[in-house]
Amino acid sequence: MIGKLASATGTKVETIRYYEQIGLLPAPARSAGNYRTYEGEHLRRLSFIRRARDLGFSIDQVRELMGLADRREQSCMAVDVIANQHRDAITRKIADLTALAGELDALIDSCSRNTVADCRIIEALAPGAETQSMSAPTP
Amino acid sequence: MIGKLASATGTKVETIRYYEQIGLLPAPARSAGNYRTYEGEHLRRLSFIRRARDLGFSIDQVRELMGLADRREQSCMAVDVIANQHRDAITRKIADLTALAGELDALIDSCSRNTVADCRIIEALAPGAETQSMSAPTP
DNA sequence: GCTTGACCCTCTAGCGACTAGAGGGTGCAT
DNA sequence: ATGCACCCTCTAGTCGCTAGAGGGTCAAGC
Repeated sequence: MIGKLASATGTKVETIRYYEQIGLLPAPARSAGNYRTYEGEHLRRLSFIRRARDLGFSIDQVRELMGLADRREQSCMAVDVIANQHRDAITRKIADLTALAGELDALIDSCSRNTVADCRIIEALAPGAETQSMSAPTP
Repeated sequence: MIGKLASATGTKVETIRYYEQIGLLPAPARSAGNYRTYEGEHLRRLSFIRRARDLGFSIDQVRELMGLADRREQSCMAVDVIANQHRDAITRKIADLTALAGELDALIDSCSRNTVADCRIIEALAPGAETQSMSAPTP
């Protein structure tokens, strides 16, 4: 039965067992042969988890979101806060990566494909000076 | 002495010991009191590592780059290849995160800050249907 | 009734790149 | 001699899975 749930949600079997182990997915009933027997509720919950994970929410954030989803009468402001925090983190990551890409581009552009001794990439990585050998001290 | 090297390179002491353990940084000589005593070469090597890591190269890539940096007479084409592979990976990551940011923005925009029962974020995360409670099956 | 094969079970260890903590030793100043 | 900052080793934890060993279960086919 776990295989069915796995293919229905695009999750690996091991991942489902892992989610159960860390208490993200409730432990299902077992069959006579000790197989996990899932119900519609499990499918719904796991789909929620998958979707949130695909959107990059951490396991802890997913846990929080699911907790909030259960308190249906409350304000969803807390949900909004989590989503916005995550959005901000992604914004920062994109900025960091973009800056990095710029630096790398400059590095790569400067490479004239000569010998390593003249390689601007190695030079740029090495600190100051003349990029002596990395493994032996200057004789 | 490890503390000096740490502050000189902006690396944590534990990280330096870790680099030594995994063979990224050569084991230095020891003092009478068994303290690590570093030389200029260690500083140079660790600075190289730091800079490459800051640029997002993996430990394995750093290992490779340092190996190449030592073969000064060879062509630096291999260096260029590693840098370009890394650049491509970053390009992909940025694209992925940008797509994600778009999805999250749509989610967040739709939130009208009502109760959780009406929350579009929760709804969008939940699969199909009416977003019933997450923990109890429908009665 | 017996085998084959696909599925399931638990338990443990591994990945990458550190980080944190326990439990102890060293070196220098007061 | 005592305090304090620093150093040592060793082990285990982080995050989110993934892989493997070593077994059990179940339906189909012969």
